[in-house]
Amino acid sequence: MKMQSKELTGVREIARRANVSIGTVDRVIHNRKGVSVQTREKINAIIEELNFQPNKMASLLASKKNVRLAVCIPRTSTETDYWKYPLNGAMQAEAELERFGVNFSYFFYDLDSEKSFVNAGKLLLKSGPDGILLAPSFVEESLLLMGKIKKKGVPVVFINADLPKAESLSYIGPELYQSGRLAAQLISLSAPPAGHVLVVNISTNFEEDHHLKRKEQGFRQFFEETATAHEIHTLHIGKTKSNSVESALLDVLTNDPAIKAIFVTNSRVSVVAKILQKHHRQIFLIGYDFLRENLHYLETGHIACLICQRPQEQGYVGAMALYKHLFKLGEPDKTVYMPIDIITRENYKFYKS
Amino acid sequence: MKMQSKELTGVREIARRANVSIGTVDRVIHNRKGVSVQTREKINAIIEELNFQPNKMASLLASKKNVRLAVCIPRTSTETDYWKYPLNGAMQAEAELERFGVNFSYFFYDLDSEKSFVNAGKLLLKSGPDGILLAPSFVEESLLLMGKIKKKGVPVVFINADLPKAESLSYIGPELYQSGRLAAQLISLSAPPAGHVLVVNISTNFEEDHHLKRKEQGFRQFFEETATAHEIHTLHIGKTKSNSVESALLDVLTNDPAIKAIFVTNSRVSVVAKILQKHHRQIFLIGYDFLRENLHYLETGHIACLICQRPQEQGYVGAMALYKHLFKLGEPDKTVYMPIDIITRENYKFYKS
DNA sequence: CTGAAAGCGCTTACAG
DNA sequence: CTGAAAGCGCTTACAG
Repeated sequence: MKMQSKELTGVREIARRANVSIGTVDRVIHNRKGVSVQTREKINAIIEELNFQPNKMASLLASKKNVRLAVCIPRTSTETDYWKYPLNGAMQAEAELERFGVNFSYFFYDLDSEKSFVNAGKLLLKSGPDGILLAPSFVEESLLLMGKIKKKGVPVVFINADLPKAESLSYIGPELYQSGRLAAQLISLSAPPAGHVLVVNISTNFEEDHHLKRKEQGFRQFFEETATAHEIHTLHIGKTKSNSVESALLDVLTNDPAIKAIFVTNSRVSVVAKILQKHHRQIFLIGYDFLRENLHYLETGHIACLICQRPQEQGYVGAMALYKHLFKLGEPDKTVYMPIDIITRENYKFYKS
Repeated sequence: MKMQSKELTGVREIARRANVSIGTVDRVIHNRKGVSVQTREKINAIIEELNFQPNKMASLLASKKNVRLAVCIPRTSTETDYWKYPLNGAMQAEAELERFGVNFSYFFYDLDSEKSFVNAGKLLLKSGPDGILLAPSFVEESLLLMGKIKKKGVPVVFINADLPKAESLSYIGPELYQSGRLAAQLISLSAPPAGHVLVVNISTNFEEDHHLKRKEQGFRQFFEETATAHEIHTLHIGKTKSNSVESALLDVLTNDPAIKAIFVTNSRVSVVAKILQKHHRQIFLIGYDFLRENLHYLETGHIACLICQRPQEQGYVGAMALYKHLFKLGEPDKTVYMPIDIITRENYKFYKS
């Protein structure tokens, strides 16, 4: 490690060249007012010429800026531990950013309660954050919240689901249609050519329904384009309890024994796997998400593969995008689609969600 | 953004409590000598008690430390653009770390020339780096180089291939055996049950041969364990020219028309795809790496899927590991295996290698 | 073995 | 509109 050569650089050098004090240079750099147009232009010219980049570390140190990020996502529930991954990602960012004066607060809500979402939003607003990482699980409530946030001018990054109507800094998450197409391709590669295919949507939540249908669209579109002979059924199950699913599923499978592949459009695929296992059905099963339950059936072979869109990375990248924006280190893309990963028994051990 | 509350903290507070100067505190923090055991212990106790974490930004600023990282990897060749990805990853790290006083130098060598590797190593050593990111493509030459590096006590991170005999800070790259298993699983899921399988190793390089064989081991082991009936042939091609490959491949395919799937054990899979396309063969083809040529045949359907181990991330993570080590921000794991990604026509557009 | 002072490259009041 | 000074939390010579 060697020391830097010692020439005049930075604000000091700019000040010298412009014949002003470093205070004035600072004002120009940060576009603060109270500088004559003349000097401002002169200084800006020098900044251009020197291709000056302020030393972020020094400015952070001097300003003692403390940035507060609010993370608002669903609570990890007993039903699914999906949300622990985005949380982990955010906490990983927290650990890295602590030393740069970034503090995180967390606001959790229940996925089955709009009220809890509204409440979390209230607390979040009251905490007065400088940036917000939000999973907008309820559309109406989220739009209301975004209206209030907008007045304060606080930047928001969405993860997991987008809200195109709202003005966000960025959306970081899946592109649903394409992941449905991928599921279809995997089935088309692996399932017997003449077999029928069953799409299973398991959801009690209106918003989620909407997402599942988007995946199903991609799924069906793939088969239409490739003109393979698969007949596709859809089964909607509005209850998530295991035995409700069981009877509905068995009905369909009994009615059409030609069904050779099942696509479960969300992370509930382990429920279906359990039923197939119980009834010794050999069916190519594919679903979503790197969850403990799902991995179990991946291991036993009842789930052939899982599609996963890096929930942890969503949390991490989302938090980092806010940090970079607030510290003027760079602007994120408006939309960042996560890679669509395929997880099987032979690669899940190396996967880092 | 709000200002931090103003209490005495940091070295100043420790000095006050220990009744010493901050200079002495600094000596203890960095384990420099010239401090009596007494005061050292006293200060350490206070550091413990306060759970003191030095402000990295301040220390970076004050020390004006400039860290120089050397990146030594193969040149991107006309034959394959694989190495542009690790390079991109390193350059991404470079962009992020510039502001923290980290400088990168690059040393490229030719994959078909041990001499160029040795030469790159010499230049690297002469440049006197503080950390080294190395792709140790030639084992003997790499061991020699590591011997010299060791004397200087400079930390090295390997990417792409490990060199277990050498002492490195970390290895970041693929686990070959498991990726072979995954290839086998994908074939076993998709190819006709009774079909034969062909493994194609295309390589002119002794070291690479070794790696390809490791993949083949995993590949064969999978089939042995799952006891499927596939008969497996292996074709070694010691030349990489397209027409050498063509005649050898066609021979095998003509001799055994039952071959329904081909596993190319490296990124040369596009060469095979081209031949299959030319001769209108419908064979399930799988290979390695997110390269332009390969993506072309993925798009046309002649390659079913590609296995990819995030070369860009290897470069990025490797460089960041060195940075974190040198700035005492954390130690990397000794071995970091990359996820084994599956790329198909339906997900490659969202892939970020 | 230890301390006092200067300085890293910025920002922040405060004074004019 | 502008400048001079103090300070962010460390590190680095230098003096003793």
